[in-house]
Amino acid sequence: MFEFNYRSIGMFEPIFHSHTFYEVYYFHEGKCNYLIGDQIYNLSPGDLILMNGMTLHCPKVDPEIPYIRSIIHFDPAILRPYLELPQAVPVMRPFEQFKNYRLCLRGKEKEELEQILLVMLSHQQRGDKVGESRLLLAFVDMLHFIYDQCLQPLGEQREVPSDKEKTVQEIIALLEDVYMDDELSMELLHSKLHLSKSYLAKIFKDVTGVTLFEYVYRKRINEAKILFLLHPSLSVTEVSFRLGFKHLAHFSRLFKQQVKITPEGYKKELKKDRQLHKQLEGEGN
DNA sequence: AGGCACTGAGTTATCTGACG
DNA sequence: CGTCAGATAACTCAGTGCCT
Repeated sequence: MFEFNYRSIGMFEPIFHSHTFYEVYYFHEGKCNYLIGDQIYNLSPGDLILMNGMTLHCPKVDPEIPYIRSIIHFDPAILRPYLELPQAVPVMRPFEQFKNYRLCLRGKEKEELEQILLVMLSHQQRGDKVGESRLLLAFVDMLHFIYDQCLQPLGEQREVPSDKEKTVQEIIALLEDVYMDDELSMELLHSKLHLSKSYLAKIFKDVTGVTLFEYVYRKRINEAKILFLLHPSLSVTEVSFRLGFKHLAHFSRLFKQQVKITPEGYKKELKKDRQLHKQLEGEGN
């Protein structure tokens, strides 16, 4: 699995999502707050984000100003041939070490990365086998560049967040602890943070682009998918209770809303995948 | 028959915009 | 940063269908 999208325009994509592969996200221009897991990044041109796809992420975009970014999705398995060379540098370490990470590239470093992106684009545009292979090599080069940057002492990587963003960061930190709690409510957040319920709702949406409970439910449904994957024997009811839902009906409806398929249907799909996988393995031997 | 997953519809909580 | 009120979305209960 390898996908490269050069300088694509993001207009309206407040879609909170996760995926099973890794992502490299480079911000070219525009205005964007990026919410990844429990962190909010106020992106500036030259920012590069490394992401473990299982972490929920979503950009919060100003619809007036289109923003331009390049995105690379990849399955680390495709890099194996390059990583097993005797002199190989462990370029995947930054992805493994930090669940997600932002590099602020400026000046020479920014130019170098953009140069690599251009090279990748030219290889991609050839559209043949050689192009494909060189695209991958250029990407491996990019990973070396990233690895190198991660070794540099962090000259200030972080902008100073506004008070509002700090508060939202606090809300998110709190939610990280309690998002699976079945007693979670605005009342609880209000009592812990001493801010009015409507104000909490307002600044959260302002900064992240999603409502508070949308954030919570995205996290829960994401967790549900992981539970179904790792523990096929768990029933839908059991999973819904573990995630803090008081009613199966509620979980079922939200799951279908987000995943476009019922939880039971999702389990069945996973089962089919597993059987297919086994079958292919059997034929392989 | 009994358990489980899902849906319809009324109730309740959250969201959002206006205003102080 | 808070309050208020109307709009919207989530919660809950009751009921249905499917499977064993």
